Amino acid sequence: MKAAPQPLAFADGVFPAGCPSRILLDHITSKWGVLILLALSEGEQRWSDLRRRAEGISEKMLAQTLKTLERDGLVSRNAQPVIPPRVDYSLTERGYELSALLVPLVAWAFENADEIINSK
Amino acid sequence: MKAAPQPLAFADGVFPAGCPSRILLDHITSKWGVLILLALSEGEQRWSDLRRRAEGISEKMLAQTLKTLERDGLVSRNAQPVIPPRVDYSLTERGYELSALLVPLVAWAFENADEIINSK
DNA sequence: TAAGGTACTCACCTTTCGGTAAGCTGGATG
DNA sequence: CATCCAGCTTACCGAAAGGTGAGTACCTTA
Repeated sequence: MKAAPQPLAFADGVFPAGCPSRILLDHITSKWGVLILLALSEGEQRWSDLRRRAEGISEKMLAQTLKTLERDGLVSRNAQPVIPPRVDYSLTERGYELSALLVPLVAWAFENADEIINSK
Repeated sequence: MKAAPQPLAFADGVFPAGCPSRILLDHITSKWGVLILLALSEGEQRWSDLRRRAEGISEKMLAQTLKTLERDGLVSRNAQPVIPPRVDYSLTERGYELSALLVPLVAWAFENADEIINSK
């Protein structure tokens, strides 16, 4: 049973500075975090796939972003002990929950970007 | 009539580097952009209100963020020529469209942040 | 024997982000 | 007469984000 429409801030409407949601939001909405989550929303993918799809990402940033998302329990890492190495990344249940909200947002941006950015 | 479920990337699944949606996404998901859009989703607000609600924001960043969002046609600025000055900020139609997608995302983050961030 | 493929890590360096502090306007208030 | 208010702008500086290039491991293929 839901009480009131969840307020996103405290009673005075303030989004508090030290709030954990600020940190989480920073992870999710980071430059590369969005793209990785988006890519993984279509299913399990390998390191090299992600690297190719998030065009322009460096290996350093890919590793860092994946680590952060894994620590947040949004992405799970499955390393197979084969040679050459093979590592599959996928979304956790929690990650899927999030991606369901993230996808429409990015879709909207994708659709509106041309008109917004190029008409200046 | 819609054809296929909008792909968010090109056929090969690549999110292209120079793409305008990357830029727009950066504006929207910027550290302060999210919070400002969120705050304004509850209606018109003054400079000083926004400054108070987005706890921790500096005047410089507030100005910069608002300018960017205004240039993107997401926020509209209404300056009344009174003294002391009074400036109201609100979302444009486009801004509301976006905030409708942004709000559930932030709500999710708000609800899950404690468990995710503090359980490490 | 040499090169290549995969999934990384590390050290270094540059660029960008963002904070601080000051200044400005012009009338109202003490 | 000085201070305060709101809503900014500017100059300066430190921190953090992020890119580059090299190195690593191990087996496979040419």
